[in-house]
Amino acid sequence: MPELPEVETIANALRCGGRGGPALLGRCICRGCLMWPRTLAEPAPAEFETRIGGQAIRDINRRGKFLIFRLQADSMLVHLRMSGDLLVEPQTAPIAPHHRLVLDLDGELRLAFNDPRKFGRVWLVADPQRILAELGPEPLDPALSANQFYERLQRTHRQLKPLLLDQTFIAGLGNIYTDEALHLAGLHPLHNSHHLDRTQAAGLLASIRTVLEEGIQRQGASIDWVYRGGDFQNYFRVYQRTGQPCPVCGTTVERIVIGQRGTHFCRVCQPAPKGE
DNA sequence: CACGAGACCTGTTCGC
DNA sequence: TGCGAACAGGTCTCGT
Repeated sequence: MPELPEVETIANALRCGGRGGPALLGRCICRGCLMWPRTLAEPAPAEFETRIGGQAIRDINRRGKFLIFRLQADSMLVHLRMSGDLLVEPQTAPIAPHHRLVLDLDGELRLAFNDPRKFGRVWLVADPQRILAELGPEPLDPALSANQFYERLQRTHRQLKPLLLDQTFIAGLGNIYTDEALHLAGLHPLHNSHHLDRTQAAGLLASIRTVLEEGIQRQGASIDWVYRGGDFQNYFRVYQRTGQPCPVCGTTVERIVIGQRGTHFCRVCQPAPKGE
């Protein structure tokens, strides 16, 4: 799914205008209509449709991979998972095949949640913290220090790849940016988090920040058939570059499976930890 | 606690 | 050309 940079790009576009759409701040949600009921995590569809009507959009933000719409009385949280997207279109447009939820806005506009794979979820809640409470720190938050990050790595004995994908450890990384960050940091994806020293931990945090900021600057990545406007996919170091040369040393990039996720790395830049 | 497999879904691409 | 298998940016739950 979209990862932190893609979600950030979408939040910015909806808040301030962009990606060809207008800003949504201040607009009122007149009506909600659900096409695929399981899209709604809570409340029940009937309550959702009555409760969201008439609420104005006060702000649009991101936390981890969640989009947060602060409304008058409630917050609407959207998780795009693997294939979700949010589109702003005229109310006169036909309902596209993969639209799962549409919100009619004032100004004859429509906010549509489009999600071919139906993994995405939407919540309408009074207190967003109840849903977001388990998320780990924001990687780009300056309050997250290298020392704190080192301590968090020390607290567990897990392989780096699945650990970085764990949203309770750090919020916002997905398969792309995890592979990219580990390559930039020169760390093998199977490296045990407990065995990193302080220098390696600081380097990993810095690498995570570098690849996320690059992703945001390039408006995210557009891969497969899902075009989202960004072009970070043209700057991948290892992700989806199996068999191609490592941009640093020229060694062939390899693909292995860790935790059922395709994992791309360079065996020279990211040497296997001792004992593996 | 750490890890692996299966589930939830549809669409595209790959290999024979 | 056709068909099944593998694969896809995520997360949850269960079993070991």
